[in-house]
Amino acid sequence: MYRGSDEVIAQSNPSFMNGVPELLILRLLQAREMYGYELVQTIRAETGNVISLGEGVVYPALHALEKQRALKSRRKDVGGRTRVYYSVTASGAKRLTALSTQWARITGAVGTLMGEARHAAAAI
Amino acid sequence: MYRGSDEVIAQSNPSFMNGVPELLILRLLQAREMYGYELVQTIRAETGNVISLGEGVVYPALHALEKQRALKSRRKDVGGRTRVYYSVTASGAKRLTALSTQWARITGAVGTLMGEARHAAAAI
DNA sequence: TGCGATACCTATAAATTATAGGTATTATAC
DNA sequence: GTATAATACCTATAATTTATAGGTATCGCA
Repeated sequence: MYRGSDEVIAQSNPSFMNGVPELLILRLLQAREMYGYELVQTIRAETGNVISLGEGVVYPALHALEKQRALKSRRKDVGGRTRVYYSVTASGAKRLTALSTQWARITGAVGTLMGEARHAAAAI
Repeated sequence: MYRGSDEVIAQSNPSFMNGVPELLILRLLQAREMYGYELVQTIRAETGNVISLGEGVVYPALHALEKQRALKSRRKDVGGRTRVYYSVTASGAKRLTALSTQWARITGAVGTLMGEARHAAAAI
C-alpha cells in the first residue's frame, strides 16, 4: 500500500533486523546441526530475549536457504516426534562468510559515524 | 508481489540497513545542522563509501522526521542556491537516544551469537 | 481430559530501502 | 559560448524482508 512519500519511513520503530535472521541461522547451524524449533528457542535464550524470531520467520528462512543449497536437511524421529535437522553446506559456509563480512562493515561504519569510543584501546 | 513463502527471504544480499538511515541522519544532525545533499555526501565520505544513501532515501527520511517533529528546518540562500537546513528537536533527541540503545542491543546480541571476542578485555 | 509445550507449516500484512526518474542553478572545461 | 559535471531539491514505484496470525498434530503432566 502506498501512502505518500512522506510516510515511507519511520512509521514505527525500526527493528534493525534486516538480514539478521539469515545471519544468525547460518552461524548457529555452522556450529552444529539443529532443528527449527530449537533455533527459535536458542536464539531467544542466548540473547536474553533481545532477539526473538517467531517460527513464522525461522521456518520460511530455513526453506529458502535449503532451496538455495546453503543448507541441507535430514529428518529424524525422536520420541514419536519428527524433527528436521539442518546443517550448512559448503555454499552456505561461503555465504555466511560474506554476510559476516558485510555485517562487520556496516556495523563498523555506523560505529564510526556514531562517534563510538574505539575499543582498540585494548591494545594498551 | 507474492511469490510463495519459500522465496520470501534471501532473494538477494541483505543490506543490514534496516533503521540505519534514520539513525545516522539523527546522529549527524545532532552534532550540527546540515542540509540534505550535505548529509548524502558526508555519510559517503565518513564511511569510505561503505554506506552510501541515495537522495531518494535521505530526502523522504528528512521529510518524515520533520513531519513527526523530530527535526525542524529553515531555508537559507547560499550563492543563489537554496538550501534547507535541518536540526534535531528535543523530541528528535529522545528518539535518537532510543534508537541508539536499540542499535546497541541488537548489535550486542548478534555479536554474542556470532561468538565475537569480547572487547571487554580493555578492562585488564 | 484439558492444557501447555513441542514441532512442523503457510499466507498475508506491514514496513522500509533502493532505484529511477525529474527540475533547476552554478561552476568548470573545452 | 556551450556542453558537462556538480550542486540542490524533489517524488513515485518497485523490491525486499520481517512480523503477525493463523493452522495441524503429538506428547507429558496435572
